[in-house]
Amino acid sequence: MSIATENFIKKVYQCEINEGFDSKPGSVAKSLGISNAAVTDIARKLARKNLLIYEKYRELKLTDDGKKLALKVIRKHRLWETFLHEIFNLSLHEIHREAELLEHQTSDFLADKISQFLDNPLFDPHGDPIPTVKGEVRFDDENITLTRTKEGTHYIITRLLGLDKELFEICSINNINIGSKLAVNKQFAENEMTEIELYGKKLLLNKDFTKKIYVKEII
Amino acid sequence: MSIATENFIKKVYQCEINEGFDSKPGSVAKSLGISNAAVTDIARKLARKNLLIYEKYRELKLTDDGKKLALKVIRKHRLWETFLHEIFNLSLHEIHREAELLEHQTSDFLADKISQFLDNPLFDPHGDPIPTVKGEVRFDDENITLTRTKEGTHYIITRLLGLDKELFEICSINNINIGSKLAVNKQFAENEMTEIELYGKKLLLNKDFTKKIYVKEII
DNA sequence: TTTAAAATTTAAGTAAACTTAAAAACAAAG
DNA sequence: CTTTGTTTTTAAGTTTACTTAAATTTTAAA
Repeated sequence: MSIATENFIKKVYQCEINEGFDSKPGSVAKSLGISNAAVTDIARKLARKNLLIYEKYRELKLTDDGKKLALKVIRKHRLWETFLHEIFNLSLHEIHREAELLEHQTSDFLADKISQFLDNPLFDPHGDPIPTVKGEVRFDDENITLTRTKEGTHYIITRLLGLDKELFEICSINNINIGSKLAVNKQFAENEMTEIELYGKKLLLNKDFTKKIYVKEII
Repeated sequence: MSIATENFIKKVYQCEINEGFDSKPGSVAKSLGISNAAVTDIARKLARKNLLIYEKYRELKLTDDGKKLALKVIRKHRLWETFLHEIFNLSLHEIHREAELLEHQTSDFLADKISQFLDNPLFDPHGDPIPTVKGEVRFDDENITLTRTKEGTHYIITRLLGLDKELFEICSINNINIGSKLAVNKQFAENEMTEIELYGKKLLLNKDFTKKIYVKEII
């Protein structure tokens, strides 16, 4: 499977499962940074290979084979992230950048070696679950985005979804890290903003940001 | 630079420096496993990019830029080999197989991290020198191939050049490892064969094999 | 329900990285 | 020095992974 194909399949998978996204050609095109026409083209080709179901003007849907492939790539990505974080102490955005490349040139054999070395970790440093060899992903229903939290309740940060370099910096500065505890002061439904408090600091966050922060209620 | 280009440049470099080889289109084509026509094609393209000098019917010659690129890739290859050997205890042919893939998706940043982690090693587990960041390679004139050794002299194995899985197996079985000591009993010039003795066992090796084994005289 | 805007597809074209087959050039043996 | 066999090049074609532009379909608003 070519690098381009692996990235395409991976992106469709992510568009399918991430709420607030869809897997229509336009969305996939935009987040891959290629033209709509290219997506139609590639989708048709991958449909012939039984990796996804393509129907004109419809959302792209991965087949079981397609999902399996996506999860294989994601497994390698997250194993590398965990490994690079542990061994070289690279930052969250550095591990992502490197894993994005390495994931495509990693044999199943090597992925297993990395996994064993790390004692088969269940989560990567972003808090994202690492798919098993069999392609199983652990979903935790108690994890919700900051967007959906209740006022006056205390939470612990469990996952930081797809941060770019700048967002990563904002997190670093403001102690928004996995394991940090916070209180939700107020939800401003009208303007889709959330006021939180952590380490004595009040932060007002917009939805684009809060939907990337996963938390778990402290009971 | 694409993976295909990196592999092409790397191969030309290796054909140029390895004695007994040449960098004529046919040789490069054969060792890359592609057609002569493809080599002509690609060579012309890379000549336009100033990575090599192409003249019809002539050997391919890398420019300084081309050599620099080749050494960058080789550096990454050998760093990965050393790393994988050290961390995961992979065998000589396993490290080669994996490094062959990883070398093309490794940023300079990550290569440096690997190098630092390993304490900037000078040689990989095959005994091959690891080019520095600046593209300097250590050549050791005291290292010669088994082919060129003197009868009745004792040597230590310093380097095993490009072994495939089968040759690797032969080495394992017969204690032909880096650091092993051996005596050269006889050179059969006529038939290009060498009789050596190591660990009490006599071995008669042909030139195809002896030219891959580098040794250093024990004084 | 019509219509305008947005999304998607079709069509045509490009560049890379190859292939095979035929033509041309080279090398070296008589 | 010619001839023959090998090597290299040229020519034409393929697949992948895209592009832009035009045509078509869908969606959503009037």
